[in-house]
Amino acid sequence: MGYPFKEIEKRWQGYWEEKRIFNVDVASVPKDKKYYSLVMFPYPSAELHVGHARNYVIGDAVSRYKRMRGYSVLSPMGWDAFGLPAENAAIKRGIHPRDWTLKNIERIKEQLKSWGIGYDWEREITTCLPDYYKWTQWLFLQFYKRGLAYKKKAAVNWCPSCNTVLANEQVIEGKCERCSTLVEQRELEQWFFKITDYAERLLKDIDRLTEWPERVKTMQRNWIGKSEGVEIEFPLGSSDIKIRCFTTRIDTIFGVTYVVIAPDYQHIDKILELSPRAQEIRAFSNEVLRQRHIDRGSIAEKKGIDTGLYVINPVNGQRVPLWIGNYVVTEYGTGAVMAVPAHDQRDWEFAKRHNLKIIEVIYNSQANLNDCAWEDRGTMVNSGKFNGLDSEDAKEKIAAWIEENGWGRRKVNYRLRDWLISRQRYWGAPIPIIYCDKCGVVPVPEEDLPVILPDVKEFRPTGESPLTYVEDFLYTSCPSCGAKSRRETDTMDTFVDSSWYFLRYISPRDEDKAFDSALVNKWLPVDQYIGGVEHAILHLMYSRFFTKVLYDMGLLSFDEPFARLFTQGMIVKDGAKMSKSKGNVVSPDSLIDRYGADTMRLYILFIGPPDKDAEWNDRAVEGIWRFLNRVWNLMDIYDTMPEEGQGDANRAVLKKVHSTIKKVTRDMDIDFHFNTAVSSIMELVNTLYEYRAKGVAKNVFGAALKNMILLLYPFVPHISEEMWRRLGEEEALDSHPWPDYDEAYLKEDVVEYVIQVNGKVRGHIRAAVDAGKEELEKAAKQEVKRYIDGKSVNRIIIVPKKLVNIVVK
RNA sequence: GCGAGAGUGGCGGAAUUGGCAGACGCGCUAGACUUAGGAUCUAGUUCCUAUCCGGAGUGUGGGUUCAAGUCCCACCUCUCGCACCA
Repeated sequence: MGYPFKEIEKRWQGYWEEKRIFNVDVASVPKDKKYYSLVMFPYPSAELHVGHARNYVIGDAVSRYKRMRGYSVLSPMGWDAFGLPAENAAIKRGIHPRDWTLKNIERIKEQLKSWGIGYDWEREITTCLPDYYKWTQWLFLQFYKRGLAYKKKAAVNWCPSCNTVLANEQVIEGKCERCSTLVEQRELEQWFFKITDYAERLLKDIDRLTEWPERVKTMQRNWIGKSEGVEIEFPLGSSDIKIRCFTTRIDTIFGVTYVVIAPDYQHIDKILELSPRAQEIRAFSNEVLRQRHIDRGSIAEKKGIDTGLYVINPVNGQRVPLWIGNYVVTEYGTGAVMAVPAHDQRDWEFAKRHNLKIIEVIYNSQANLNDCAWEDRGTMVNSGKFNGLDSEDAKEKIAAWIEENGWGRRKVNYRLRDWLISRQRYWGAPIPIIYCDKCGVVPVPEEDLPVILPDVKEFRPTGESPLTYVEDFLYTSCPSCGAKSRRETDTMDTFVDSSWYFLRYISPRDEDKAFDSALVNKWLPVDQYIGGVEHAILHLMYSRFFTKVLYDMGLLSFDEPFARLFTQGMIVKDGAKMSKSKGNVVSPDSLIDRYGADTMRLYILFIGPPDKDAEWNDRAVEGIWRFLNRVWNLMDIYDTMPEEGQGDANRAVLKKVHSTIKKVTRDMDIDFHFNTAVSSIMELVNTLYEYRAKGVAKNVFGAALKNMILLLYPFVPHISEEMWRRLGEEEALDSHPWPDYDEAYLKEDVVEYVIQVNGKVRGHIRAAVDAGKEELEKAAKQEVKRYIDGKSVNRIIIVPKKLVNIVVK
């Protein structure tokens, strides 16, 4: 029962497609009329559930709203189609990942269409197809030319289950972000992008992203992890080995009582040659590394072992012992720490445990070094010529002094590592590089792109790229000398594909270049980007990096890709993220079958603040279904309205209409408060029901109804279009202007005042808007007579049009 | 530990930014219409005081103010991100 949504939704979806409502001619749109509305493109793994739908429904509401606001809205859609899940699913089913992927794409496309989400499907892109990855490869070559793509042997993160390496960003708490397997370290020769060259700009430009959520910006800042300090060298005894330490607390340099290095310190073997206890130390180090692997992030005790060697503190010539400690990690700084137990809690704990000296060099009366380290500022002591200075001032002076003497230098350290992009898997874009015995590493000439991913039957992960076994692919001739040579067999991380797709949408079929700079410069930055917060670091930082590189190449006139970012919250069910394995997935298709797409869309928008996680409630969906039926039935009510009405009722209805327009417009413009926008439209509908028998004229009721439809259109376009036409309108809603509100209707002659006594509400009065002070005071006193009789009135506070507060004693 | 965000009825959540706390929706209660109701409509629904009259109330404890969910101080709890970051 209920309104005939099935027929209605089918009709308008067909109409939009036929009229090409969502297709944009990017070349002809003037710059001040363009609006690029982008949702993060999906990975076509399986059917979409309502959690995914939230992303697209929000995006569609924004696009349709902006269209009504007079913009030419570009809203494209594509597929992030390379990657491990496709490969794993294909292996499981014994089919090719491409077939599996393309089948899913068709299925998901149907889903999106059935939800009434409008996209310019003529701009559809699929990253696993050669006409797209040709340009991913081209971009790799540009990076290579600029020295931003390089190969090096390094300890890398290895997922033994996925049988491939992972970027640092893909390791979560020591585990693979995909399969949660503990990640191992392996020494491998791999391709990297030099994102660290851009660390400072990626950090600094975050400040310009004023329309990004604070949370995302903070996460990126933390990830980049800048810290400023000094790198100082401690010579090892009489050898020529120097232990370089990074510190942000150079003011404590005179308090160094030992130096401690990581168990897997890079020059550990050379150092151990000098140590009398090498055997013992190796055993200790192995144990620490093993422990760390099993129990990452929760090491309780500071354990260490003395190497028996000494290093020299260059600033005072003191010999201090060299230790190996479990609390030092190779990945940060230099893997060696100058330890100052008096002023660093970790060093303090270590020193206490191993009976190492604690020398105070920053004096503060609040410090008690018997209990813990003093990490705040203070006055310099035991620090030679720097004694008496404030420790903050001393930092600068000591750094300069160390540089003068050549003991070290100021250094900025970043936590950010270079981006490891090689993957030993099949389903990705081949890295366009050839290895020739004579010429060395030779990039594939641009005219030979794309390097086609060969069709293979066997692509199980073995730890080596499956392409290694494809002879036709592997062997080629050197572009430089023509000799027989081998191709690179690793493929690229899929995050490379998604780091530039927003540029490709502007000219998706261009066979001559990756993107059209002139058009891209007109259409980007993206006006509104919408997606899940899970991409806060990976995708969003890589895309920013790409944009900056392309800007430096002169191909773009902007260096931040996304002007405004909105991260929608997750939809959870029974307290958990929706997933097949948990069996708590809500399928939009069954909802649509029962209530229609508009009900699903509106419920998703109404469920809560869109940037927060929300709990799915099947019952609450019915509330929306009831609401839309009430909306639908307003048409019948309209037919029975009298031509003539009464002034009061007409005014009340019009006032509600205009205040609703004002409220909804605000919610749309300011921060996507769809939930409150919807609830205020519900109030309007309630008002229309309330006044239907109170003498509202038919034309007033009709005007109210039409404005209501305009407000609803971005949320529930099908029912809106249908009602619009049934009410006799000819012109389509998608190009109809958004309604304006008229302050004149919001003005009131008489307002209600709250009367308080000592801040407590004791009554209400109605008074003319222009009522004078005395008049209001008199009426207010009269209203709350019984509360103030026999008491003296101290003060009367009047807030115009709101309240009167009488202060009595 | 650092950083970000959040704590409001039985539930999801509102509150024009210092001015009637609980909009809107779910659920619940009662009634109407019905052979019937998991349809629809009407009324009610923060708690205590059985009603009235009142009183209390936005995580806790203080404070500022005529007036505090909102501002200030201290604390507690939860979620997320990073984490022996030197």
